[in-house]
Amino acid sequence: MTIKEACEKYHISQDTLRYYERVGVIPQVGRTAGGIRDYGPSDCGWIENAICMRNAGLPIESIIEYVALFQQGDETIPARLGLLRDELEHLLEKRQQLEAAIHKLQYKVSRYEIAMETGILSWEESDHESIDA
Amino acid sequence: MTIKEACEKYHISQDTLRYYERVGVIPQVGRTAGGIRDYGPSDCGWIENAICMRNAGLPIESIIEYVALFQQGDETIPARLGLLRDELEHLLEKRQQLEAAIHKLQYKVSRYEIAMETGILSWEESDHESIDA
DNA sequence: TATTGACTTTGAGTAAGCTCCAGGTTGTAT
DNA sequence: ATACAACCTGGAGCTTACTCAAAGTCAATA
Repeated sequence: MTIKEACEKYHISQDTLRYYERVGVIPQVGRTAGGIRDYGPSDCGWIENAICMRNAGLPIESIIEYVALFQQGDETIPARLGLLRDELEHLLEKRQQLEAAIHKLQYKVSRYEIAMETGILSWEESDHESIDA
Repeated sequence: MTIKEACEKYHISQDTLRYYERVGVIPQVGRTAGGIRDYGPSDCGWIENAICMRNAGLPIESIIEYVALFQQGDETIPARLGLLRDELEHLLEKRQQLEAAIHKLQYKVSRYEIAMETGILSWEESDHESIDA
């Protein structure tokens, strides 16, 4: 699979794919005799992993660290576990914060919808904007 | 409330508070006669709002836009509703991606834990790293 | 075999979101 | 009245994560 096919498959730019490889977000990709990247199933797996983690906001540095440990073999399994646990913790906290913001937004949207129908913005005590308006 | 007290209350730097005000993430804060910021309950409400939204990863630009609309009065209510709906959409999608990453990480952690006990890493078909090792 | 287009590397440039600094003002404690 | 800390503004600098450009190489086609 060429870089063009890979980047179309994953909706990510060629530059980003090369960048990920360069900095170690994914391991070195296989090449043809001429030196051209040839993405195999394993490479694709790593790309999927990288995209999934990046979409969740995991910093590049953490992914790089994990990949590096992985490539160093089985003696890094405890270190990898530690790293994964830490990142999981971060994501769980992130989820909390995301939920909080979603709740706030849903509440606001619902009240703006009522305001659109009735022409009246009915703020509650808990809503800080009651004070601002 | 001085900027020092405010930044301690919200675990955010003085620079960030001033920056938020300067770019419009929060409205202009009240001042003392001498020109020193004096955060009132309304200012605090806006700060809480900003932090909550930023924690969820909402771009600064969106918050600025909302605050600007808010300050323009009731005729911007439809525009505000539209903006809030859009941002809510983004956050809901974000939540999906976050859930996906959390699931992946939990699965990996659980298998690394087993590996630590048994000394064996038992990969499943669905796990891309089975191919890589 | 010559051209065309996709690929290569290296290094510089960009956008978002802060963060820091210089130089000056305010306010409080002696 | 004089330190001295805490505040102010404006602007430069930093970090993360790409993104682009230049200059050259590879490969398929006429």
